[in-house]
Amino acid sequence: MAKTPRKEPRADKKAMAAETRSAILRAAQKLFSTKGFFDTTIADIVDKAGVSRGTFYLYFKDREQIFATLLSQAVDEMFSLSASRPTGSRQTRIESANRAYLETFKRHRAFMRSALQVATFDAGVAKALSELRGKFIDRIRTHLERSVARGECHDIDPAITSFLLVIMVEFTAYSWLSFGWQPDKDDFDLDKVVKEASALWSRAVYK
Amino acid sequence: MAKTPRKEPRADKKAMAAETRSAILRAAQKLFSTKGFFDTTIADIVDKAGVSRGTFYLYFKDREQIFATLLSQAVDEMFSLSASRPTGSRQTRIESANRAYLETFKRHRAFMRSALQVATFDAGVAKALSELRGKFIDRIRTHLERSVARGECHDIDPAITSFLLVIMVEFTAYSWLSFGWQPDKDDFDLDKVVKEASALWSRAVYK
Amino acid sequence: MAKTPRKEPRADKKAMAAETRSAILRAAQKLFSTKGFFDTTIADIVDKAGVSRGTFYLYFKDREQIFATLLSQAVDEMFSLSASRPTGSRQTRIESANRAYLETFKRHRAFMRSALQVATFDAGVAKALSELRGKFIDRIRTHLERSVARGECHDIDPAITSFLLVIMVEFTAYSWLSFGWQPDKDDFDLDKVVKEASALWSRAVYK
Amino acid sequence: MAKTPRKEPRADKKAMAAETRSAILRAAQKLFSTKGFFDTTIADIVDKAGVSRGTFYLYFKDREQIFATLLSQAVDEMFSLSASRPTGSRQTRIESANRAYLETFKRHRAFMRSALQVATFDAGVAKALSELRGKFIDRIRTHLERSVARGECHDIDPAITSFLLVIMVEFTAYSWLSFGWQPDKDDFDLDKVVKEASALWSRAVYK
DNA sequence: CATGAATGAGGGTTCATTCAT
DNA sequence: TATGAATGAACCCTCATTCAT
Repeated sequence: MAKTPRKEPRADKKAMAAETRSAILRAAQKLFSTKGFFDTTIADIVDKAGVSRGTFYLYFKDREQIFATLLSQAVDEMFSLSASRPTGSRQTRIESANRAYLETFKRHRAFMRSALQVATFDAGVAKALSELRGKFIDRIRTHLERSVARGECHDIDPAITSFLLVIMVEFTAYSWLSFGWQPDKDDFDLDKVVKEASALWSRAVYK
Repeated sequence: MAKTPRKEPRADKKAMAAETRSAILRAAQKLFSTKGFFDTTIADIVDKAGVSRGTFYLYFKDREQIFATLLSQAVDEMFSLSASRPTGSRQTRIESANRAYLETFKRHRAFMRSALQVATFDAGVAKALSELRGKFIDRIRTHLERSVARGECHDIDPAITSFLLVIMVEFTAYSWLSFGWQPDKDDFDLDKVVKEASALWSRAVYK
Repeated sequence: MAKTPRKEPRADKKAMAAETRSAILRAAQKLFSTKGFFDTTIADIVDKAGVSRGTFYLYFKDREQIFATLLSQAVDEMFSLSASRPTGSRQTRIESANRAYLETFKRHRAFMRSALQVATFDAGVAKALSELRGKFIDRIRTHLERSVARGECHDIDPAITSFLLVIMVEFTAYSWLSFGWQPDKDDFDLDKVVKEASALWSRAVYK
Repeated sequence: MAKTPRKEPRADKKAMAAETRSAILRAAQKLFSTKGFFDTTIADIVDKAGVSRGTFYLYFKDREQIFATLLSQAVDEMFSLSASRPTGSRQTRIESANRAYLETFKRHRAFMRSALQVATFDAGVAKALSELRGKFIDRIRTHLERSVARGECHDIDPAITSFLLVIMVEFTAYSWLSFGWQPDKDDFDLDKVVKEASALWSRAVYK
């Protein structure tokens, strides 16, 4: 019943399949980033990928699942990129971690916009984002616990403080970079925000 | 012939209409709070309100609009309640403002969950939340500018710092109270979070 | 969004609704009878009923449910019609019961064809048919038990015998009237079949 | 480069092909018996058979055709097994024929369930079952015609009576063994049913 | 002979919205 | 004002079948 020509066939079926899958992923990623999750239909995705409706379901169960796949890629990159062990003074290290985070986020900001949309109603995606956040929080928390033990800090609760600081930077990123939800756009540039947030962080925690 | 029963007729038609409208609003508010925005249909709302489908459209254009109406009520309460002018030391004032905010948010947390959902794709609702946030930011900013002028602060950018601090408290509220997106639930109780956030805030800003 | 004219509106909405529902039922009944269950789509039904796709779902959950509704009507009629208490000799009474059954079945034979189709895979419909059969079986069984007690019968097991006799007549009806699954069509006419089956029945049971 | 593994190669290609075909048949037979016809997809069959989708179409045109193939095997066995010429008294011979039929049916009951499903809408399968039934009917009919000629019988129409008796036993088998469509399960065991049906049959026909 | 990626027709279902009464 | 039956666009998803390798 197939009347229209199909994709250029290849010798290697596996490679062909991988390419199709990745074409669908690329199409979905672009659409989620430009139109958001809700306005992206499966029809949109397969049109853009140049494959048929049925092909989508060969690789993904539904829209949520392809989204989760894309998200886990983004999340992996976000964590690994910001994991570079910086050197220098404490202040420099804090700054460079925050800068790495915000820069990485900025590259993904359109997609992260969708991610927050989906996280508000899909438990799986919420969990993925929670876990990413959790990794950052844990890293900070461990660090704070050590500093506290060394007597370098004010009297803080490392669990709550690490949560507060991570939330501050993360949702600054969402609000400012993904949604434009801040007043006075012009006051904000990445360098200034990184500096201000890092200084705040440093004074809040260390003696 | 017994007609299908309608609402109890009143002397004052206006009052009756107002009551119908308010029944719809109450039903919607409950549903948005329990099921979230996406899973609440207009059919659900009119069923719960005990009015007919058509009646909904007499008072509201669509689901977004009734949501916006409810949101503006919540937003008004959130701003006015946290506006109580506290007395006492600076630290006490910061704490009592943060406590007022988080307590008010907590009362609305189920509805605010929906509010964040909607804000991720509806410009009108996003704007309403932005404006609420803007009021808080402005209040802090003005305050910081005065304190800076008085030389009481570290070297901060009041625009960015006020944004960072408001975001920190606001999204702590969403993440923790509305979505349960934090690790180690047991470490968190309202008093501890208020204290920790306020101390952080104070040290970050004031000399 | 409704652009095309809708059904002629009526003063009495209830009556209008009942009429729509019944139009859908009539359309479905005709289609199931002519095309069978599998080849009848919901699109077919609403087209034939002259209503829109959505209207179907206002009255019925799915194809199985509308089928079950139609079946229960047919089943009711089949049982009540064959329930007429006949008078006359035993042989006459047996014949008239069998004739009533086969004549009623014949009127419904096209629909019963679908009923057997559906019963082979839908538990609900299978149960409905089973219950109808059960009523016939019970009636015969009770009768046989009394006759056995009076010593009028051969040595029979009323439970199994009543089952065998009912199955014989019922599936003669399906095979012959609904499906045409018998050889030598010309040997069969209703009168002959009724006489033969009744005589067989009588000799098999009574001394 | 390691190719994807294929079926164990054989000296004799024909044998290999026959084995593939038979693997598909076996898989299909199991699936039809467990899940019924409608819930068995071609994907299920090839998965279970361990062959690729395309291979199915090398051997069978569609699901109906593979089903018909399996059915003709079952039908052959059912007729030949019940064809054993029994000796002994008339009553013994009737009983042993009925017992052979019901026992054979019982072994195939899961598959016969599917057979009835398919027969309700597929003319080919309906015909195959009709022909099997026709053979039984013809056998009985011929026998009855001879008995009538010999004056051993009541005044019966051999064509109709043979049909009635075959239908009775056949659909007792479907209803009871394949579908469980009888009340009072506990009253039924194969021995009792065989005895009761045979006695009924005997009294109904012979003087 | 065997493969399996790709196809797309074909069906299903929901729900915001209208409009005659 | 209030009603609620009717609408139909907009989605979703499955699965038999093909065909280049």
